[in-house]
Amino acid sequence: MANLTDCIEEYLKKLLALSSERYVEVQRRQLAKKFACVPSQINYVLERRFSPDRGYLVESRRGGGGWIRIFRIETSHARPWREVIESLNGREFEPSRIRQLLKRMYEEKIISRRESSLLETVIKDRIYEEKGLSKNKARELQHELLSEALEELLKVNY
Amino acid sequence: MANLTDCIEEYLKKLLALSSERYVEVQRRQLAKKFACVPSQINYVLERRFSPDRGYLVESRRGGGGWIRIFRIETSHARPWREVIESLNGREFEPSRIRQLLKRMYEEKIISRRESSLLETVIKDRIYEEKGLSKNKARELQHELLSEALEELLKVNY
DNA sequence: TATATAAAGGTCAGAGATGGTCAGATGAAA
DNA sequence: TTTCATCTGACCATCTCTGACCTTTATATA
Repeated sequence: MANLTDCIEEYLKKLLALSSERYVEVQRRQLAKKFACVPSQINYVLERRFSPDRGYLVESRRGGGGWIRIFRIETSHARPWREVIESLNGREFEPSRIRQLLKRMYEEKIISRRESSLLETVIKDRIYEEKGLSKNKARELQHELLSEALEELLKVNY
Repeated sequence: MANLTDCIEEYLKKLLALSSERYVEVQRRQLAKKFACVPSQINYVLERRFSPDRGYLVESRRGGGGWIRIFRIETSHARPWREVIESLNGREFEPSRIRQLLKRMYEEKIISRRESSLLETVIKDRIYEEKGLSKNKARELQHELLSEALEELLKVNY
């Protein structure tokens, strides 16, 4: 195998495939020791090869008995929707337009009515105005919060 | 089980689950002896894993025949979650604390896992920092968005 | 009754054990 | 040569565990 990163990736994916759980659990130190590298190399592999984009979710805990868990997550049909919303630029990101999108997501059964109403809350101009934010700042925040929220939804299929 | 704290937590929760009372009673010394650790380790576990945030209440008595009682706090329907969150004042509104509350709401089946994860998005400091908001402003917005979102949930049926 | 002693539990600082981050070195490929 | 991916190491953040010292309560004894 060409390089460490590939080796570690392959190893972890094998573990994941063989595991009866929906995740694998490793210790950073141990894994680094196994591959004779510095611990931070593990973080590099996780970042590059087990990112959400690639369909993985990583959790960890520090301290004595710490661990790293890698989940394989289902990529649902929500992905294209998120991409649409993410790609909207400033002018296009208008609450009324977003509400329309959310409505369609609900109709397509991508999200529930309750989820839709939670997401609509995030794009309510009034809230940001009350806190004295400029229109631009508000738009940016709304955009970011919404993208992030949809991103989270993609992860929660397990 | 990786570490002592987890073991002791698991043990106590098992006791609690099996108990016919609404609390369990233990002795610090005995428990420490059972797990072959110093007594103060027990206090650590209680502090970290049986805090009010996590839905537990701990009482104790010193002296001969002393004891420690751990209660699971029932959710009071007299004080809805929305009100609890709304009533948090500045200092108390900390993302870590809110996350704990959301976790409990999920455990109590008030919200789904997906809804919980949507709501968690709203309290991610990083997003607000990236947009250049002050900590205070961010807190205010988080608080308002969360309250508003929970309010919306009340209005909507599945 | 007043006091001493024993038998609990509480607090806190610090050591130990993990994992995280980031800048920069190194290496591979275009 | 330039650029991008890989890899390292120093430094940081967080969680766990211990031990010394303190407070409270029950009980025995003067």
